[in-house]
Amino acid sequence: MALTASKKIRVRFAPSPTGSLHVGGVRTALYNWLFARGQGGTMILRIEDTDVERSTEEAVTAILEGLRWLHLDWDEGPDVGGPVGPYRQLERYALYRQHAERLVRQGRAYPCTCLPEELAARRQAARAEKQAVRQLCPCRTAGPHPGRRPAIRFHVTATGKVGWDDLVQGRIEVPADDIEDFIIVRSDERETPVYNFAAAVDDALMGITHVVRGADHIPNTPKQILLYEALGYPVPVFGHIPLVLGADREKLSKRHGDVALQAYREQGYLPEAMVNYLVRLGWAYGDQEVFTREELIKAFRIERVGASPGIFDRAKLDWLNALHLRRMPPEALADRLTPFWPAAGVDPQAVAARGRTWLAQAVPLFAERAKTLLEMARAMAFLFAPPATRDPTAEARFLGREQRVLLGEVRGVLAGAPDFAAGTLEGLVRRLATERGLKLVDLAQPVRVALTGTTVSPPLFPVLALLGREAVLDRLDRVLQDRAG
RNA sequence: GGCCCCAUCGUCUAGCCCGGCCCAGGACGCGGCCCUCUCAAGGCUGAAACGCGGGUUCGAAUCCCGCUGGGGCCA
Repeated sequence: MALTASKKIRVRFAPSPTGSLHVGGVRTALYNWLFARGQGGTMILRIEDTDVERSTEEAVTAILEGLRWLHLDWDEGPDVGGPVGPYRQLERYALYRQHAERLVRQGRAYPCTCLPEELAARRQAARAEKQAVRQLCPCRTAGPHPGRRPAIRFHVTATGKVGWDDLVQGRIEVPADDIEDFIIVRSDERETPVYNFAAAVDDALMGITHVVRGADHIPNTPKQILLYEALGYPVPVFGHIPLVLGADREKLSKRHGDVALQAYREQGYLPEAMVNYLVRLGWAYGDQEVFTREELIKAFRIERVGASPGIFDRAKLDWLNALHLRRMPPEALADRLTPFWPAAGVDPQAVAARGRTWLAQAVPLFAERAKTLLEMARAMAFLFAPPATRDPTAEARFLGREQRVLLGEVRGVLAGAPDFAAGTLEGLVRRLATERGLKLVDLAQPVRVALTGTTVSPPLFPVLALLGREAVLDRLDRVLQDRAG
C-alpha cells in the first residue's frame, strides 16, 4: 500500500489520565509505536485530561512510567515537548475556543441553550414519528435563550453517507442523517470541549496522519471527519483496532481482575513478554509466536491486524513470560530479580553477600521452573536462609525414622567429600544409594526436604554446590537434631 | 431501542482479498508416552474449529444474500 510516500507518518497515543494504564490501552500504544518505528514515523504522546473531575497527576505519572517500562518511547509529548505542543489538552483550551469561534463565524456551529430535558423530550417525539433527529435543537434558527449560558453545537450539513476506509476494518459508512447536530463545547464555566472536538482539533493541529485507536471509537469517527472538513483540515487515515475482551467476552475492565499494567509488573512479568503477548493478540506473522522488539518493528503491519476482538489469556502470557525468562542471559536476569527479593521474603543483603557470579550461576536453575520473576525469587528464598517452616506432608513422607538414618549417612558422605562440586557430590551419593540397594530418589528427597522444606527444587546436586558445605551440613544437622522422627 | 462492527479448535491465530495445494496448519491450555533425584524444561503424541441456511461455481473456510450469535457506541 502506498502510504503517501512523501509525507512522514505521525501517530499518537492519547490516553486519559483517569486511572491506571490498562493492558488494552497498552496494546493501542504498542500498535501505534510499532507502526511509527517501522515506517520511520513520529510517535506523539498526548494527555487527554479535559475530564478534570477524574484526571489525576498520579495517573499521568503511571502512564509515562508504564510506557517507559515497556520501552515504548515517544518523540513528542508532555515531558519532552515538541513543535506542536502543548501536549496536554488542559493547556490547549485557547485553541479549542478559537476553532469553535471560527466554526460559529462560518455558520457551521451555533450557540445552544437547550436543557437536557428539552432535548430528551424532542428526541423521544422524533423517534415516535420515526423522524431523523438532526433538527433536535431550535437554537440555530430561533436563537439561544438569553438567560442561559450557551453550549456550542456543530451544525451537520452532510447528506448521503459519511465514511472512510479504515486501515483495519475496511470501509465503514454511516448514513449522514443519523448524525445529529452535536455539542462541541459545553456550557460549563471552563467551556470544556467535548472529546470529539478536542481530539479532532488536536489531531489536525499536531499533524497526525494516521489515527490508530480502539474500536470503541468507531462511532466518533464520522463526527470527527465532519469537523475536519468544516475546519478545512485534511482528514487523516483511521485505523480502529479491535478491543481486548475479558473471559466473558466483554470489554476488558477492572472487574476482569488484573487489567492494570502495573499489576503485571509487580507480579514479575517481563516487559518483553507483555509486548510479545499483546502484539500477538490481534496480529500474526505466519506461525511465529516469539518475537524480539527488533523483529516486531520489522514484521509488524498495521493493515495485517485482525478485525475481530481478542480475549486476554493469562495462561498464554505465562507461557511467554516463562520463555522470555529462560532466554535472558543469567546476569541480566539476576538484575531483574532485584526488586522482587523483599516481596519474596529474602533479605537483599543476603543476596548481595553471595555476589554476582554466584547469583548468575544460580539463576538458570530457577529460571527454567518459574513463570514470573516473583515466583522465581520465592523459589530461590531457601538459598539465602534455612527454610522457616517445612511442608508437613513432605516431612511426614520423607523424614521418617529410617529416612533420618539415611540422612545421617548422606551427611557423613558430604562431610567427607574431597570438594563440593555438583559432579563430585552426585557420584558420592549415587554410590551410597547403590551400596544400600536404594534408588537415588530415596536419598534425594529426604535431603531436599531437609534443605528446602519442600519436595520441589532444582536438581539436588547443583543446589548442594550452590549452598556450600557449611550451609548444607548445618541444615542437615538441624533436621537430625530435631526430635528423631 | 437506534447506528456501527465482528464471526476458523476452549483461547490466540494461519488460510479468506487473488475459490481447488485444507477430510483446515501453528501456538497456549488440556490428556498420554519418553527423559528423569523432585519439579520443571525438552522430545514425541492425542482430543479439539470453518455458527446456521440459501445461492454462485465443475468445485467454497474462501465470493454473494439472509439468519443467528457476540460486541461497541449512543439513548
